[in-house]
Amino acid sequence: MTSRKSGGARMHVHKGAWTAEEDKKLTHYIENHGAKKWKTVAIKSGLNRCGKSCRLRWLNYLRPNIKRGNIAEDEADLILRLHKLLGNRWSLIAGRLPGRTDNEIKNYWNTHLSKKVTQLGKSSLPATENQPPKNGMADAEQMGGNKESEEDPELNFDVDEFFDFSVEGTYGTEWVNKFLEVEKGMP
DNA sequence: AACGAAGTCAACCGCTAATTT
DNA sequence: GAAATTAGCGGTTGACTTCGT
Repeated sequence: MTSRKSGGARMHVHKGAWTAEEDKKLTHYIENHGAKKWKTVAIKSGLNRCGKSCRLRWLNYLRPNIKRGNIAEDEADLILRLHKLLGNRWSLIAGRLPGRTDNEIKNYWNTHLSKKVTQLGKSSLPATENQPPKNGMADAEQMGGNKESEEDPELNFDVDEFFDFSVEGTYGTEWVNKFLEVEKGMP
């Protein structure tokens, strides 16, 4: 992979797959200066890349504690449940799966889970439950998202609050139990 | 063994939100 | 308060790999 859209790039910004050397440069720079001001990172690290590209590379691959590949069954199950609740809010879903990135989850969904859901949908569940809108929230938003559940009084549940990362302790395992309890309560 | 189809995944693009000047 | 800049998100693309014939 070199340049995917044969961009004539006047500024000569490098595109395409990252090389080991580029990774090294980026990692080295971020270790010393921190991961902020991506435009500056891109320039000062000596990479002919745009800031966006550097950010993506760091967040998805170079950042410490990244788990790559081998999505376990329980993780997949969690993704399914969260997607049902949140729709295509990948970053939110990723935030609940330590070491996983939004891009990875999005890919995993598109390649594995969406099929699974479609198949399940054909065999058992009603269509509305399995096909979140292509863009935006699935049930959660329709059911209330922020507005809470107006149609389903049993699901008195504020998604945004529930997934508020500023709330202490939400990274632990407790939230999973809480989440599963909420799920049980769903029809 | 060769070929085409289907699947996978890294990376880019466009847009919006948030922050800074 | 307005404009400019930066960060972040989700959708999409296309190269590479695997599978089936």
